[in-house]
Amino acid sequence: MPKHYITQVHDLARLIPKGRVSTYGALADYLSLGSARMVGFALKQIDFLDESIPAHRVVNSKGELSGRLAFPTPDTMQFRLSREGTIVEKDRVVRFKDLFWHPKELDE
DNA sequence: ACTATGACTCGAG
DNA sequence: CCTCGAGCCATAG
Repeated sequence: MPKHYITQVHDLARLIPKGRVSTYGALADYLSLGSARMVGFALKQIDFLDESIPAHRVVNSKGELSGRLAFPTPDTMQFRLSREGTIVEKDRVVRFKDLFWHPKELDE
């Protein structure tokens, strides 16, 4: 099992603040390695039972929960988000633009 | 070394 | 709102 890229994505994902969401592209952008597709690929490797990695806070560029089908049940992602106060409607994060978080904020 | 495969993205029509 | 095409690049086989 390879590690470098996948662990980098996982470690970065852990930094997404509770109540905020980020995107595949933003994480890939910050790592300046791989691509948005790779971020999705890396997140998919997460053990379903491992909730220490907030993979549910990663959505696509439109704020849609495109990764929801990779969770234990199709509504797990939305459940975890709503549980921390992030509202989701029609598989989309409400007020996505306001909740969007880019890892570059770490450097500011 | 080569091909296929994505939890993607962006721009054009 | 939608579809299409091109670019993306680590991994798996």
